[in-house]
Amino acid sequence: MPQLARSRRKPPPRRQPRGVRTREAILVRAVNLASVEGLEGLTVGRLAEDLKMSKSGLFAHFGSKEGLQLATVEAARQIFIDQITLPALKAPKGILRLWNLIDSWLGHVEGKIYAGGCFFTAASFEFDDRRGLVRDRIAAIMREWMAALERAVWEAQKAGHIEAKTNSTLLAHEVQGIGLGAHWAHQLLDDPVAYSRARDNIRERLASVATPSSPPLPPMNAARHSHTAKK
Amino acid sequence: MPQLARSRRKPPPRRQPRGVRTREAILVRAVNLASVEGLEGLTVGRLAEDLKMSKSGLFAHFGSKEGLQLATVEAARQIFIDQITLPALKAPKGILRLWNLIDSWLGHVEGKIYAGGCFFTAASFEFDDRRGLVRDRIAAIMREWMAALERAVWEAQKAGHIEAKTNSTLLAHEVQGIGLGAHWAHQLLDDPVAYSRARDNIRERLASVATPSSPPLPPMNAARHSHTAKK
DNA sequence: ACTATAAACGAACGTTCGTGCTATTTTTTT
DNA sequence: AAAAAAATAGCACGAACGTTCGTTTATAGT
Repeated sequence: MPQLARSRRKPPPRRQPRGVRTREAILVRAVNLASVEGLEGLTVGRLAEDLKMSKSGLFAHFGSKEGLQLATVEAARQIFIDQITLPALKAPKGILRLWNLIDSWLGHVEGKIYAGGCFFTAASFEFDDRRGLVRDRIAAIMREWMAALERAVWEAQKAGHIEAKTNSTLLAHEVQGIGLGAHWAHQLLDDPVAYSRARDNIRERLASVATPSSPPLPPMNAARHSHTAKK
Repeated sequence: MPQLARSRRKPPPRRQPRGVRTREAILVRAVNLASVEGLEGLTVGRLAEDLKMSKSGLFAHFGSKEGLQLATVEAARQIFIDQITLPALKAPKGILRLWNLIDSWLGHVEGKIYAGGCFFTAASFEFDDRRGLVRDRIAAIMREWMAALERAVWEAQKAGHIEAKTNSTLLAHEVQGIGLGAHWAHQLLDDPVAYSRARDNIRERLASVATPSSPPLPPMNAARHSHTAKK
């Protein structure tokens, strides 16, 4: 049965149904819009206008504003995983993977993949004192992220790259904090060296807890010392 | 002229005119509300209802929503200075004053003076990718704060408490970042030890750059290890 | 080709938003 | 106590909010 074999190797190229396609297009735009205006400032009317759709047609995909927000958070999570977490995990377990995690997060925000900084950083501080499904989901995703960081520290210790006596939870939170500070300084204070400073800071900190057998961290990337002001 | 002399020593106790009193009452409530709902979520109607006033009566004090936001930011700045900056400056120049600055900031957020964490932290991330007078004012106030931190580091170096070779800007940003991380972990992740961990972290970091002649930092305050969950 | 279903539309709902007006009440000054 | 000034209330507006409805258009299965 050659035909069946051929169709197995090349599965039906039937593109996805229309609904899924527009839904995805909506969410791409929604993630970007929300990173600037916030998840609450993301309004159905504005989004529909941007996409040249009717409010009702768009709305029907999500059933409620909360549904739209939840779907947007989920889409942002996928982007975050695809562009930050997974690429960083390509490095072998150890201090380099830890470095890659935080470095690719900084690169992600720095590279202005979204118009308004990191989606989850903005969402974190927008929903940190509310309650409901949206906040819970954001918090859960950020716990995933922190767990990945802590795990990377722990693996680096197990690989003998970082001293065993180092408090891994504390180090993970410190690194995360420095990243948040860089986002803050860049985004609010228009500090052009915020990210390179954060990288220097983290490199220095990791070096101070690294063992002699640890591989060296990548050197400072001069190209990243962007002195371009924000606007 | 004993009468004049007496009136000099005891200036007229005439209480402030009604307008400024209600204006102040409005702003007290506004700062609290905005720390939870955000400066944009702070609406005239909601605020008036809370204070049992008419929308228009309240509105007349500020002329516009932006006026209300700017006044709220200014009120929050005054609280920030009174409750954080000024008390910390009572310590003599040096590493203790630096510690006091960051410690009283952490205590401020931790102590839930506002319902929703630190006003300026929330405002920072809400307005960091907008433009206008409100954003500019928030950024300016946060630059004041960072300048105070950097100055404290520098003074501590001049006092011989911190090694001269230490990069003061970098250290100030690191400390600020750790504080932001603690706010984030506590407020979003409901991490009950976020603040005590941040204190440990900062204490350790300062110790690592302190000279032998530096006075010791205050020991860990057990009472602050609150394990009370958020809700 | 016909039909069942899915997707998008247009209009309207009630609410709340910020913001003007014009009275009316309250406070301050004379 | 009267007059002037300041502060607040009442009402209305246009716009935008999230949401629902019935209808029309596009797609998919037979």
